[in-house]
Amino acid sequence: MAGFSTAAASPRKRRGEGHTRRDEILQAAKKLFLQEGYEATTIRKIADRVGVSAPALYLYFADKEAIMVALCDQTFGFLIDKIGEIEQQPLGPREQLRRCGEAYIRFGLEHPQEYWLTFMSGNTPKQIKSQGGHRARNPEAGQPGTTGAIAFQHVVDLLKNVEAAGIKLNYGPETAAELLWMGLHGLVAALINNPEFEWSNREELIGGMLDLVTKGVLSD
Amino acid sequence: MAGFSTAAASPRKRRGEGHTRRDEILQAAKKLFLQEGYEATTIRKIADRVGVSAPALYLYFADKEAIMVALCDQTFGFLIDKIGEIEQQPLGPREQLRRCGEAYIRFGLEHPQEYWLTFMSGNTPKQIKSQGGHRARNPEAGQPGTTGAIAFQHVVDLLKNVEAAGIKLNYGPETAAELLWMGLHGLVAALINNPEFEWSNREELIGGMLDLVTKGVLSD
DNA sequence: GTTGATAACTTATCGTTGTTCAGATAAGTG
DNA sequence: CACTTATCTGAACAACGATAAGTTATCAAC
Repeated sequence: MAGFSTAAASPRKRRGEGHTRRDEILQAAKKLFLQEGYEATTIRKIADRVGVSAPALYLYFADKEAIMVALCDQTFGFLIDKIGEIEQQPLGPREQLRRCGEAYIRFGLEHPQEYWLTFMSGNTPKQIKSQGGHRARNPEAGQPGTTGAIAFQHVVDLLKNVEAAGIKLNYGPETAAELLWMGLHGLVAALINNPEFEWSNREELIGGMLDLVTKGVLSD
Repeated sequence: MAGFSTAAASPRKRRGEGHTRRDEILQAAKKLFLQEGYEATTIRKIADRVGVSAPALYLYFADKEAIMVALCDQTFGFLIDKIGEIEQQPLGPREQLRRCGEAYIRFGLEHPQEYWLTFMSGNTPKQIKSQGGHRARNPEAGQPGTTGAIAFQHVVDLLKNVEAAGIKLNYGPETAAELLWMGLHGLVAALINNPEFEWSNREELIGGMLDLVTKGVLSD
């Protein structure tokens, strides 16, 4: 006996209140994505949880992926805010850099779906699509799927501030920023992509990678 | 007009020659995976390219994912051979480690498709089951999906050799190996996944990351 | 309070997916 | 020849994302 609705039907929204339903869909989809993963979360499950029929979702989103992208942008705002907070704290630029790196890692591990979609769902080698990922150095803000690139740009700017504060970099700021990000990304990507691997110690790896990249990029 | 076979039908294999068909399936699947990606490559497309019906694939593979796992194992085998060659060269363990790292990076950049298949084609975090990637710490050799762990063990052993040669490690050999691999993977993954990004300088990034991880893991 | 427009929503259905099942065919053996 | 069995096929299943066409509720205007 399958296919029965498990949730109570939600009453029809009033005129002009459609955005309410849209938010409900996002909320339900987020819960399911995080619980079951992207593939296992079906349009029908989301709709059932909201209390509407499956095609109703298409009134608010072009397709399934658009729901994920909306969630991605929504949560990536948190990362940008977090980095903005750290940038305003009265810390040395070196410590700021390290904390931003840690915030980046924590964010990736706490929002693996969003992280994967933005930084790892990139193109197959033949590059059929051009979704997500930071592709251009100066992306237009507000476009769906570009908030991750904005966050990356913050890291680049932060490194330039470090250099301006008198700490010598072992590489040019661009190269240093790229190496820094690559290291952090390698950690997050590895942990996300291989969650069942018996990693030695997650916290030691996080601290170790932060040491690795900061010491490797900044000169003592 | 869809569903028509585009390839000529392949004749039935003789008894005991099933492995031949298995290889054909792997070859066709690899080409399609690289061209279209995992999701877009359907069982029926693979079967059509081989010249056989779709259910025939299930004589040789448990499911679609098993095909991917077999391909990943092939890639890992290539890597293990490369590392084995370097291990036999008359070099100091420190230099061996660096050359293995460089070999890993070069391998990834020269075979981006295979690398992507093996290390980056992971799906959303929750659903990663037994596709490529290194999974168990002490896998039985020859088992599908375990060659990645073997390659990883090579790195661990290499680090233990470094330690035995009197060079102190900043972390335990497992943690050090994981950090090392994460850094290298971050570089390769970033370059592969964002080929259109205006990276500062590829060779400088490669050398920089090698310095980063070796100096970060080994103490001077 | 009836009407008309339309936002909000449903039912039915399409084409495709991975996978299974029952059977057919051909190859090798005694 | 008969028998076994590896190899392979056609039909079908349940579930998927998505679409088409029709229905219902809401609100403004008269």
